[in-house]
This record gives sequence, C-alpha cells and structure tokens, in this order.
Amino acid sequence: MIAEQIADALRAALAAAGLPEPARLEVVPTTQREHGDLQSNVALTLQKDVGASGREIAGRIVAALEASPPRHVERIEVAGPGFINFFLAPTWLHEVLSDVVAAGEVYGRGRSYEGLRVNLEFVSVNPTGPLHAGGGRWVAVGDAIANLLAAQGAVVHREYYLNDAGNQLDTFGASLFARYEGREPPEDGYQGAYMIEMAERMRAELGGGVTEDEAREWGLRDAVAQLQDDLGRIGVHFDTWFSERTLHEQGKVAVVLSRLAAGGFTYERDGATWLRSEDLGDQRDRVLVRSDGSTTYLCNDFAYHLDKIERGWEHLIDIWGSDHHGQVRSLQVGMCALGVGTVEEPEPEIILGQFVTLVREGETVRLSKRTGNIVTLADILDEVDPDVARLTFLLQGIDTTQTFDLDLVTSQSRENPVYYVQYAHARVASIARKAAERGITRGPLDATDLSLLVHERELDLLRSLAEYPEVLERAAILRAPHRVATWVREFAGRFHGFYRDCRVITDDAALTQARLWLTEACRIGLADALGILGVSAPDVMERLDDEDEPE
RNA sequence: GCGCUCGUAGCUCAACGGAUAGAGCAUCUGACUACGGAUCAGAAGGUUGGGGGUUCGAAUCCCUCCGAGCGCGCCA
Repeated sequence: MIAEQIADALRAALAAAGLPEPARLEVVPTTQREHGDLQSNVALTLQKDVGASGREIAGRIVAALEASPPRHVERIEVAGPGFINFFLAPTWLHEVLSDVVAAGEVYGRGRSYEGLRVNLEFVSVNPTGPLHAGGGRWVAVGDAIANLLAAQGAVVHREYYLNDAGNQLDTFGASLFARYEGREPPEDGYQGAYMIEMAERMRAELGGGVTEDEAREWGLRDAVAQLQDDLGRIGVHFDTWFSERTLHEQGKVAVVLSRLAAGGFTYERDGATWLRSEDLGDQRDRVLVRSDGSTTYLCNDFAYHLDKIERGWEHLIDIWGSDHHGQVRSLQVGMCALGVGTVEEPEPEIILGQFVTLVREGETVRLSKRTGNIVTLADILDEVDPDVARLTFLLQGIDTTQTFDLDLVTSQSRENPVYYVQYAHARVASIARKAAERGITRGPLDATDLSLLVHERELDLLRSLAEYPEVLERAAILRAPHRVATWVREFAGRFHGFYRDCRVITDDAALTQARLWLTEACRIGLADALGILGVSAPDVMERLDDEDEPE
C-alpha cells in the first residue's frame, strides 16, 4: 500500500533529519484535491518536542525526503500550519487496479482479527411472538458485523440465545392457553391479536384437551419457527440457537453459583443470594438467587456466557438494545470474577444499539408486543425487498436512534439507496454483456496499457478502491458497518459519474481494454461491499416503466 | 435525584483530533436519438443545541447549562 510506503519514507527522512519519531505516524488521504493525494501531520505533532514551528519542521522533513523520493511521488509540498502533502503520479492508482484484480474476491480483506474465534450473539428476542420491525436493525447490523469480523480473518459464530425458560415464557404460555380456551389473557399477559391466530392454529393442529404446559411448549416451537422463518426471509442464518433450558438441565447455573461463592463474591441476605458486584465496580450489589430459590436472569446469563467460553470461543460479543445498558456492567464484572475478561478488556463486549422509531403518516408508531400494537419485520418484508430493508437499517450508525418511515420505505422503496448501488453493479454487468455482443473480450491484464486511465473520473474510482481496505478495517474495529454503506454509496456515485463521462466501449481498442479492466475492478469492489452488508449484487435489474411512476 | 446514550442543512444522515463540516431527499436550473435515465451536471441551503476549557488545530476530548431517549426490581 502506498500509504505505508510513504510512512516508511517519512521515518527514514525523520532519522536523516535528526528528528524524533512520533508514536503514531499518520499518512492519510486528503479531503481536498488541491492538497494532493496523501497528507501527513507528522510535523505538527512534533512541534512541542522539537520546539520549532510546524512549517519549519515540515521543511526539514521534506528536504530529507527529496533526497530520495518514494515511488510514485511527483511533488511534495508544505501547506497550512505544517501539513506535508504528497502529489502522486497516476501510476500508483494503476497499481491499485492490478492489486484489486489480482486479489479478486478477497480484495480489501485484512488480518486484524486473524484466527480469533468470535462468538457474536444478536437479535435474541424472546420466543413469544414475531420479530418486530425495529428488530430488523439488529438482524441487519449483527449479520454485517459478523461479515466484517470475518473479513478481518476472525472465525465468527452467529448465535441466538433462546430464552425458553423463565417468567416471560410462562406468561406467554398462560396467554396462549387463555386464548385457546376462549378467555382473555391475564392482565400482564400478551394481548396481541397474533396470539388469537396462534391459538387457532394450535387448536387446528392439536385439537381439544390441550393443557397449559402443552400450550406453552407448542407456542414456543411455533414462535421459534416464526422467528426462523422471518430471519430466513431476510437472509440471516444463525449457527447456534442456544437453549437457556440446557443451562439449567446441565447444572451450569449451579456451577456458576458455587464458583462465585468459593471466590467469596457472594453473601446471603433476606433469604436471597447476592453478588458483591458493587465491590467489583458495579453500581450496587445484585441478586443471584431469589428467596424462592429461583435464579435471576443475571445469574443465568453468567452461566450462558461461561458456556460460550467453554465451547471454545475466545471473544464474546453481544448486541443489545440500549434499554439494557444498565446490565452491561453487572454482567462484565461478574464474568471478571469468574475469571473471564479483565477490567480493561471485559467479556463479553457489549454493542449497544439505539432503537428504531417507526413513523407512519407522520406519526410515531408505538410498539408493544404485550399490547399487540405491532408492526412486524414480516410486514415490512411483504412490501419491500430484503435488500431494501437491510440497507435501510445499515445506513446510519447504531448509536443514534433511527427513524424508519414506513411510508417512505414502502411506497418509495425504488428511491432507496440500495437501487442506486445495485444499479451501478448492473451497469458493469451490462457493459460486459454489450462488449461480448460485439465480440470484445478482456485481454490479459499485464498486456493492458493502464496508463491510458487518466480521466479524473477514472482516477476517482481507483482512489475509492485504494481506500476500501482501510474502510473495511476501520468498520470492523469500530463495529460500524454503516461505514461500508457510506463508502459503497459514494463509490457507486463515482461509478455513475464515470459512466456518463467515459464511454467504455469505443473504437479505441487499447482504451476499451483498460476501461473494461477498470469496470471489472469496480465490480469487485461493489460486489464485495454489498456482500459485507448482506445485500445482493444483481447483474440485471428490472426495467422501470413510466407507468409505474407513483403520482 | 443518580446513571448511560444522543443533539450536525427544512427532513434523513456522514465526517481516524486535521486545512473551506459533506451526501441523499425535498426546492430551483439544466443534460446525450448514446455501454440501461433507478443516471448525470449545477444552484441554494450551517454560529455542528448554548457557554467555557484543553492545543498548533475541536462537530469530535474535558466541564457546565438546555433539550431528547433509555435505565435505576428478589422482571427479563
């Protein structure tokens, strides 16, 4: 990579000029063309240590650099308060094209997490009903993060934690049973209309004489089947559906309790067993075993996360809704007491996501599975492509609440950015088809004169491709798939601009060859980024007619 | 009351502590009888909620105030 080459040259120049080397030496793309291609702030960071102005230090560095200029560098200048700007010859971008094509499907992959065995748990909503629309955010984000980590060499396991034990399920069972018997569900039960349909299906399948226990079990299986169906429709597969019950059946919860007790982390009060979590850094102590002998969710969660470690996963990541932020510390300090993770690097890592606000006709739609006012993910998928749903959820970072306008996403789904990006991909494929029709095929890359690619549009595409590996790496490290979405939208925009200004198939055979290879590199970038996001990259898109235009 | 998260164009959102804060939508003006017009070019739109501080440099880090969301159970 050119940035590393220049960073190396900078280090040599610093040594030659008798200057110290900063802890972090940055060489990054410029934000403005007139500043060149790459910039370094190294002189600015040294001002205090060296006791000279940024411009003065930069001047000394540049003088040393120019004694033996790095490859591809045409010009170096000192700008502003002391930035060092590098103006590169287009040849560096032609090498990028070769790199992309040579790497093919693995272009952009990194090794930040090479070999790390990661267990990523996400979605994990209670099996008491369908996935609601906002849950789609966790589905899309979790799957994309899994892809990002895998692209950095991690071995990623997607896991769904099935809360098939505990109060929620009992309440759910009681509600279903009540509907089955034609009664209203309990006051604190599940009131949703889907429960009535579920009860009818159960009656059709099992007939009469069903007990409450049987109803709960049937409902559980039915709800899980629905969840799996919804997830299948949006194209997400979980490697493990982990049953909470097995933790109890295999005595894993009891083991956790005895280990914590043996470590002196627990005490008895008011007939309950408490964890000394405040001493460990939590806001207060937490109950592990209630006075009725049952274990709390937190206690079970310790057993669950310990089990993940025992199954061989080195790093645990959970994606939670922000309403659970109060539990993060409790879980992490407890795991620490159990010998998993440290204060500095706690396990599990928790990614907190803000909620989705659904808006319909300008009004916020309040969701509640309990009261039954629910818009499901399936409802959304009935109206839009899974690709549209996925990308919509991936457009923005998860640390702010997302407004999901149902009217916009459904009635104007054709204006969704997903089509903008997919269209770029389809255009590449279309060019290839058109070339084939005319009997033009790509020759060997090493026999292609890439130096013909000098149009600003062409160079912009290659600049984007050059940055892509770093975009992927940062997105993985920051757990921020929206960065990939941002990149691919910009890249698609650059492709559309190129398409307009640079005709690929022309009478100029040499230029046609070079541009065909360029479009191939673009295809690789588009397809890979879409793949990371879990969005398909079609070769053909349905033609839109004017009659389809909504008025 | 205490804690967590957030506040950027009319709207929805970007922006490794970097130079003049960027896109899309909406609005306005334009574009090839063309490799697919689900496209492209341009205009307009900002005191980054307010105020302090840290430093060469702050939307970003710290403090404070204002506003929003969410937590603070022997619920999950």
